[in-house]
Amino acid sequence: MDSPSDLFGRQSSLISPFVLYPDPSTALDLPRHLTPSGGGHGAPYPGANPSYPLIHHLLQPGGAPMRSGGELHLDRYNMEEEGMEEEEEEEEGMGGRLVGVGGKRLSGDALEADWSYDMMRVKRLRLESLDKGDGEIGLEEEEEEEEKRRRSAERGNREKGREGRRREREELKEQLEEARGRLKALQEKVWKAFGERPAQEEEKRWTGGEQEEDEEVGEIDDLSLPFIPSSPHFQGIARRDRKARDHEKRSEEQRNANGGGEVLLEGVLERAAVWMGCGVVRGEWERFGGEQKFAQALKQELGSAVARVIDRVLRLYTQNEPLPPSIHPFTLAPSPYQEQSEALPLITRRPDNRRNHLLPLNNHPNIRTKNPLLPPHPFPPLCQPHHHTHPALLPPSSCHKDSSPFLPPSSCPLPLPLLHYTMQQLFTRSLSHLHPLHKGNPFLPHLTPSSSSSHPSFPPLAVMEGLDRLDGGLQHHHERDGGMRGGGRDGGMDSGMYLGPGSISFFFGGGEGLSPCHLKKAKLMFFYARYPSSNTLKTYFPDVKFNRCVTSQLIKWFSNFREFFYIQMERFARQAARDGAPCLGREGREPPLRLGRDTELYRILNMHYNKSNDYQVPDRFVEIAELALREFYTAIQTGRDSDPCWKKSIYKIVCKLDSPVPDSFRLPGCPMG
DNA sequence: GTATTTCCTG
DNA sequence: CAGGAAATAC
Repeated sequence: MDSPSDLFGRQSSLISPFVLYPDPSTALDLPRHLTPSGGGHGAPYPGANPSYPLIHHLLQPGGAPMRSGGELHLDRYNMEEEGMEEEEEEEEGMGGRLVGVGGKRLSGDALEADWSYDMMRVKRLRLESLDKGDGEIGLEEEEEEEEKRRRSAERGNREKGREGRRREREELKEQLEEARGRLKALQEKVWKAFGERPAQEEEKRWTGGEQEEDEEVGEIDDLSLPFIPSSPHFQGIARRDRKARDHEKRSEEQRNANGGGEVLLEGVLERAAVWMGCGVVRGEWERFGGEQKFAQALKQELGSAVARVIDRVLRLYTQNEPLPPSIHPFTLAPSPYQEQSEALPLITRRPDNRRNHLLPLNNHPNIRTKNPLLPPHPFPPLCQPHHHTHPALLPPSSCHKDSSPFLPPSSCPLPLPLLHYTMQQLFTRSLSHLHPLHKGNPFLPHLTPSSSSSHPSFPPLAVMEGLDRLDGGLQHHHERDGGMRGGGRDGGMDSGMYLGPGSISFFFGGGEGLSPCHLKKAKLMFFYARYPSSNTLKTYFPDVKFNRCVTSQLIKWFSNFREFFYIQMERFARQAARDGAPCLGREGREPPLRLGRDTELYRILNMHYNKSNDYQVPDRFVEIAELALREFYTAIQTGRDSDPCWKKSIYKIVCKLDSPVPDSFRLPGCPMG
C-alpha cells in the first residue's frame, strides 16, 4: 500500500511534458464539462484524478489498481482536463500500445497478469527474431516447440504456426511503428510550440555538441542499468535494444534535425520501456527492489529531463533574444497578467513614498516575519486616513519585495502553478542563468522598459512568491507523506515528486490551474467576500479553467481564510475581554473595539491577506472585522461562548456581510499586476 | 448523492 | 495552507 505508485497518486498528467506549453490558439477554447467521478465527503479533490497515459501503467508495478478518493479509476482515465483530450487520446493510444502489446488498455485486477503476459509475448517475439538472426539466445520453451514441430513433421501445421507468429510479429511491428509515429507527432507538436531550433545550434550539437549528448545518454543509461535484471538474456537484450534504439534515435534525429528535447523525451520513454521490458515479471520486479528503485529512477529521470528541457529552452531563449512572444515558452498561453497594470483603471497606485513612512511597530510576540527578504519593518502602518482610495496599489516593484532578488521587477505573476519546491528550484536555477545580473539587485535599473516589454511576462516567477511557505510546507509534506504514504522508509521517493493537485498538470499543459497569483487574488478578494459562491469565483477568476478540483481548491482557500479570520477575531476578542481593554484602538475616545489601522489585529489581518501590502484594505473590511470582533467579544463577555454552537451565529452574521467585489477583480490575473 | 462548511491535524 | 473527517445544506 505504500508503493511508490501511491506517491504519484495525486499527480496530474505527469507525462504531459509532451504538451508542455499548449498551443495558444487552442489553450483557451472549448467550454468544459465537469466530469462526474465519485468523490464525496472528505475528498476535497475527488476529481483530481490524474491522467497519465504513458506512465500510468508504469506507476503500478505490482499491478495495484490506482485509487482515488476511495474509488477505482481503472476503466477510464479521468478526462477532467478535457482540453487535453485530443492530446491525451494520442498519448493514451501510444502508451497503451507501448505497454499492452495488443494495444489494449490494461486495467483492473487483470492488469498484472495481462501486463506480464503481454510483455512475455513481446519478449518471446523479440527473442525469436534474435534467434533467427545470430542464434544467440533461445528459450527452452521455444526449442521444445520447435522440436515438437519437427517431430510432427506436419509441414502444413508448422507453416500455419509460423504464419501466425509472423502475423503477430508484423502486427506488433505495425503497432510499434504507429506508436513511434504518434510519439514523433507529439514531439513535433512540442517543438512547434517551442519554436524551431536554430540551425547553428543543431550543427553544434552534431559536431562539438555530440559529446554532451553522449554524456547524457550515458548518464541516463547508467541510471537505468540497475533495473535490468542481471540475467544474461536480459542484459543482452537490453544492451542490444538500447544500442539499436540509440542508433535509430540518432539517425532519426539527424534526419529531423529537431533538437535535444526529442532525445530527452524519447529517452525517458524508451528507458521506461526498458524497465518494463526487463522488470515486469513480478518476481524480478521484487527481486530488484523494483518499486523503490523504479520510483527513484523515475523521479530522477523526470527531474533531469525536465531540468534539461528547461535549461535548453532557456539557453535557446537567451541566445535568440528577443523571441517573438508567440514562441516564448512561458507566454504561449496568453498571459493576462502582463497587461494588468495598464488594464485596471480602478486600481490606483499608492504613492511610492508610502513605503518610506515606516513607523515602529509594536513588537507583538505572535507576529512572525518569516521572510528574510522582507524589510525589518515590513508593515507600513496603514493608519493614514488619507490613503483610503480603494482599491489601491503599490507600484510594480512592490511585487518583488518578497520575491527572489534576481527577478526583474515588472515580472509579476504569470499564472504559474503552485509548483512544487523542486520544480521551483529548477526554474530558479534556470532563470538565474538567464538573469545573472539581477542577482542582488531587485530593482534592476538596467532592465530597460523595452527589454522587459519584449518579454513582458518572462520571469514566471510569481512562483517565487510564497517560496518560504512552500519550503516550510515541503518538510511538512515530507513528514506526512513519509508517514502516510511511504511509511517513512521510502528510500528514493521523498516528496520531491509530490505535487499538489493541479500543479504539475497546470505546468505541463493544464494551462489554467491555480497559481500563487490566484492565491494572492483570492486573499484580496476575501476583503470583499468571505463566502463567495462558486459562481462568484468563476466570475472573478476568468482565467482559471474551472473543474471540480480547482473549484474545491478555491473554496478551500476561502475556507482557510475564514478560519484564520475567525481565529484572530476570537483571539483578540478574548484578549480584550481578559485585559478589560475593549478599546483596541490607541485613542481612548474611539468607540469600543474599533479596529484602528494601527492595531495589531489589523496588522495581522493585513499581513495575512495582503502580504506584499500592495492593496489598501477596504474600509468595509475593517468595519466587518470590527463587527465580528464585537460579536465575539460580547459573546465571550456574556458567557455565550460556553455554548458549543456559539460561533455559528457569528458566522451567520459575517456571512451576510459580503459586499460586491470590485470589477477590477473580474479581469484575469492579479488585481495588483 | 453532491457540494459546501467547519473542525482538526500537521 | 492542505488533507481529511464529519456535519450540514441542497
